Amino acid sequence: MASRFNALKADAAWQKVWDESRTFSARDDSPKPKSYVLEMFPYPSGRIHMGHVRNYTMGDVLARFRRMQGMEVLHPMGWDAFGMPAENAAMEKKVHPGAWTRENIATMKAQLKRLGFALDWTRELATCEPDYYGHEQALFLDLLDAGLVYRKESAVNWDPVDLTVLANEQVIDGRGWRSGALIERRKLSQWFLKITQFADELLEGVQGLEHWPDKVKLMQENWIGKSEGLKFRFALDPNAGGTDQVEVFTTRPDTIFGSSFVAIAADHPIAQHLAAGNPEIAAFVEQCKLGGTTAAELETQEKLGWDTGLCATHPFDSEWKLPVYIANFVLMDYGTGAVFGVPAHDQRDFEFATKYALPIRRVVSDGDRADPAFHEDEAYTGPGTLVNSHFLDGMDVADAKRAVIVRAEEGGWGTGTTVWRLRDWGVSRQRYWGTPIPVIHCDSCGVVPAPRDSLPIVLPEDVTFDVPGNPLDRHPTWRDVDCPGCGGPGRRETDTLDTFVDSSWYFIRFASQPDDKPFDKSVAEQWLPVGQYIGGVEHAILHLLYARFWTRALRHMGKLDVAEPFAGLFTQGMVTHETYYRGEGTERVWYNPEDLDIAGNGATLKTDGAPVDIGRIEKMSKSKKNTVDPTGIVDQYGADAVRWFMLSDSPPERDLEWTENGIEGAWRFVQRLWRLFDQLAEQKDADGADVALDKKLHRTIAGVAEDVEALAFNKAVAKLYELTAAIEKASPSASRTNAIRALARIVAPMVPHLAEEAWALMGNDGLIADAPWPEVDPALLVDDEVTIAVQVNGKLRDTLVLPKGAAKDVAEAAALASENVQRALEGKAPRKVIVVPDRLVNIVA
RNA sequence: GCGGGCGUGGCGAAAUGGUAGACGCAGCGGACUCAAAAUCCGCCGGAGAGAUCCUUGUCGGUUCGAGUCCGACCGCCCGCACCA
Repeated sequence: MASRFNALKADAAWQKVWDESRTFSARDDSPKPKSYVLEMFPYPSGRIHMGHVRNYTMGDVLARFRRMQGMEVLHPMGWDAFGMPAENAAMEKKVHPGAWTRENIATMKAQLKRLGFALDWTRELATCEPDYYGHEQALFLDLLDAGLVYRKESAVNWDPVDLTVLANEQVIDGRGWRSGALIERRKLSQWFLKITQFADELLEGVQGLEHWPDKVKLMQENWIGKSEGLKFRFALDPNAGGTDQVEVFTTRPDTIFGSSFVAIAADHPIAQHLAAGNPEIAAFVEQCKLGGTTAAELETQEKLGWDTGLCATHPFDSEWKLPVYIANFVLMDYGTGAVFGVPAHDQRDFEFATKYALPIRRVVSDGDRADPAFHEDEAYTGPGTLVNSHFLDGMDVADAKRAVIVRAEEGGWGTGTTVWRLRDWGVSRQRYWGTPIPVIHCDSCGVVPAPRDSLPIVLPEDVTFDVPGNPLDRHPTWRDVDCPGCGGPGRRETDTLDTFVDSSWYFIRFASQPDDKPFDKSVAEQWLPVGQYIGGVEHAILHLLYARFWTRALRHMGKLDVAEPFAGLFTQGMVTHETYYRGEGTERVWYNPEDLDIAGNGATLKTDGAPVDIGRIEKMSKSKKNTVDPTGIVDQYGADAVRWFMLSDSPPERDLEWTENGIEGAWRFVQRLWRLFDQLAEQKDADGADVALDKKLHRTIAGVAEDVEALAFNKAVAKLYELTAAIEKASPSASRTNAIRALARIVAPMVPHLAEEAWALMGNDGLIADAPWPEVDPALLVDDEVTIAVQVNGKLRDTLVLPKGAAKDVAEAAALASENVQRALEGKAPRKVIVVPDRLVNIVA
């Protein structure tokens, strides 16, 4: 009598065995080929969610599969533990950010262990601990020594009521999330890393990333945004802006004869100078500063301009004067902070010119029209021939660009330049819960690096969050220190580092974690680059670019001989869920599905029984409260069923909507597998070969290996369903016994607890986790017969079974002999016959 | 606004330019059972009695042949530098 698989008992038992035998600890000195499998480490937000389960299950299957292929696998786990939510919790719940974070880590670690991931916990790290961030401070000083760090003024979101800096996320419709005050952009002196120094190599490096998704590579290239153009100076008249010229940058020098205005940023020095002497301009500049700092906000706000009364002289015609505007859509951070406007051939300029009644003049012909009058309702930005442009007339856009650059350089008023969309990385954060920036400010010595022997500079524990702002600013005993230069009174930097810095090198620290330095070069190089990195597509740009930069900066400093940190990248889809809410706008309250009774087409709140509104299906997030806690489900069905379900159905790169449908199916399949293993253990060995089953088995071994390598787990799962069904249907034979034994190993990476239990039950020694992946017999992968499709005029009319490799004329003759084909031809003679060997015959009549 | 992606049955999906819907979920019918659970067998895109026709967001194009390639459009999603 077959027993049922007791998942809860098996989970606990095998997790204990793996733990005690340190099965998954990676050995630096192993002679085996090394494989580094890494999933993006989690932020310890409280409890793990389904997105984590999905992410880590994928990595786990690959890690276990690589072990079975005979590799020494590094598969570590840690915590991206600094960040804002801990400070918010401190304000709301009166707990210390450190206590809150460490408690979350303990909870989440237990939850991850419960899923039986093949992780090397001996290398666990948390970025909020001094034994991590102290090394980060040392690396920051290295970058400082190498000249890759500098200070400059940069805008932040300033809440004038709470008197604090807000993150973009905390600015909602231009207002502070707590105070509701209108946010303004304010400049602060901040630390920057010179990522732009590596712009060229970061861009070129993208090409070599063969195992990255094309979409991510494209996004990185566009983000870095190399553009060739012309930087040139307009003479200004009158000299009222504090200077007699303004430098602009353009990627379209070809359109220079279509310009009708010059626009400068509100924080351009000329605008600042004018504002100082004119209250109206000062008011306009202030108005431009309202609102947040995000690109989306800046680019969608209403375009505003202020005519300064200054005139710019056209470089090719000293009689041609262009008005100079201060405009809120010009960014000081890109190019020179000033542009010339060509309304006919730039949509933003078109809208601006329409609003302020400026001339719109055609200089690029789209082929239909060449006259200067431009009456279209949007700018023409496509290719064409230059018109109304003096010496440029008749050239195409590319030639005209070159011609203008040549003239500008000859005339000495401009130079051809490369500019990057990429800006240097601002790493200063006016917050407590982050890595302290290891520098000291001194009135006499200026900014002085903290002495290396003072590292780690540890965050003070005795801080309060009862008032907004950075507690480090108001902590004199921590803040006030002697200047290492002159010994006089100094003040620690109270800004902390962006948490993206923490995540820019953790994968190196996983590979090597000595006490006395960030990492050991030769040990780290044994593991790096990460062979397969897996995480959410939301990190496709920033985190990945920063980590690539950090790695290149280390190479530049001679500290690590690795160019790219992640050889393979996979971006998984998000786990989504319906949302539930009441109320509108700022009054809206979100509800967690666990607090609701959800039936067919409605949902009610358990506490009051009244209905709630059902919102859209969205990414699971704390703010929308549409998260599902995996723990209850793991306790109910066992780790293997949850893992199996996470791998089934949805392709891993696509979003997965969590529904409770399907976990039942996964549970049933786990039991189905168990019955096969359990029955095999009871029955006597059978004799005889079953060639069809042998073929199915070997095709599955090969197919699953291919799918797992490609992280196409849903396809591997489908193949395993088919193999299981085939085994169940087969009569007892030596082939069948062999197939069941092999099946245990094929499913082992996905349902490891069940597989270990089966392995032991079938009388094997050791762990299945250490067993090799089954070998494929290539002879069993080929068929001697194939089914080919027969089409008439591209429509399927019949199928034929032919010997594999049948000659074209044999296939054609067989197709023409088909009754269905003759009927479809209606007596017409074939004009052409296309034969694709072993696939199809298409008869064109 | 800019950049990137996605769109196939009731649902999740599969398909080197070559038989659309493998596999799973849900559903329906049946077997076993006193009954239920579990399990097993069968059906399962739409229309039609059938031959057959229609069907991969919409429209157009390339091709002997398009879910797949190209163009335009519609819808949804992600990122936009201080969320992680």
